[in-house]
Amino acid sequence: MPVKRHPAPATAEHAPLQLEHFLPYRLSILSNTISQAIADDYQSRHDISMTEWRVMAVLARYAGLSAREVAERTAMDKVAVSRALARLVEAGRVDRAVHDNDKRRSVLNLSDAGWAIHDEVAPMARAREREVLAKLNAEERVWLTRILDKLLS
Amino acid sequence: MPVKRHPAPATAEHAPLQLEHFLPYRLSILSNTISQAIADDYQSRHDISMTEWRVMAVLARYAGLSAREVAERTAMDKVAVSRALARLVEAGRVDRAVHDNDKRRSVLNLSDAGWAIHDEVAPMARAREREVLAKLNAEERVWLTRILDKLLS
DNA sequence: ACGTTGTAGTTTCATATGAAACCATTTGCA
DNA sequence: TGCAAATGGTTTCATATGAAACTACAACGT
Repeated sequence: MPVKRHPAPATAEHAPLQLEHFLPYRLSILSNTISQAIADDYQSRHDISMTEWRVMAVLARYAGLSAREVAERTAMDKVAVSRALARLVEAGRVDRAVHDNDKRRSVLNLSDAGWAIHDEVAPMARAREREVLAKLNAEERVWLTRILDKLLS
Repeated sequence: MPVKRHPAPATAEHAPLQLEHFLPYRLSILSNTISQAIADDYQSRHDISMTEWRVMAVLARYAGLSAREVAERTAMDKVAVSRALARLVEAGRVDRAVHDNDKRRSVLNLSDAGWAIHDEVAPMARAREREVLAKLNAEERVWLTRILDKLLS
């Protein structure tokens, strides 16, 4: 057996995860890096948390959702959504009405001020996405889309 | 202009992000889903947080790291690492010594108890990874690896 | 040797988070 | 109709988190 080298590898009998090749680990690093870059963009201009931005992005895409539907679309829990909405409504970025046929439900929409922020942030988010995708060639981008479709299904 | 349909799409002049095709959003959902599945596995058997598991996994792979090096490897901040280590040392899962030539540094290693947990959890984590990869064929798996290599570089 | 600057790690403090309890309303059904 | 169960949403409470301040030690120049 050779003499142990400096950054000592853990003993072989334990079979540690090779994190640098472990899919969940790599996905986590990649995802956090990208999301944080986008968050830095909008946090430097507006006082918006990541959860608030996600809610706004969903409401931009789907007008009139209820809070529960926002939670589904964002994959956030309903408490987080409730709090994000409280802040957004308070700040005048989201309008909240009560559903006609069900007084429990809210009917949520971006206000004009909310849209103004959205229209400034969305292009920055798209620019970040382009930056990431620029590291790939056309063929790789097609495969990535296909692979994500399958993994998310 | 046609009459508006039920789940009203937001007005076109605002160009909302199409989240279902937006890379950062899709990566975030995928990564969180996988990490949470693994966390459910070890949390059901041991009282370990996600940050604690990440520290353990890194120490399994690289014995004798300092806290700062753990922070680098896990992409966690040093406060989170410091606290995770405090709990792990307290619970007897990690041994902490002082570096010979630099008394500021810790020299961190999994204890026997830590290794026992590692050796139980690591195979479960690998099984989850296999579950995910099972959705892909061999060609797609090769592309995924190549694409992640490029995106993470 | 001595003071300045840098680094490892912890503590403090203010904020964010999630589970569970809660309130109001609606639904299902006797 | 009336009442139990379910649902949308908020509040409470205990815990997690990160930025900044802090302590201890090391490195460097004088």
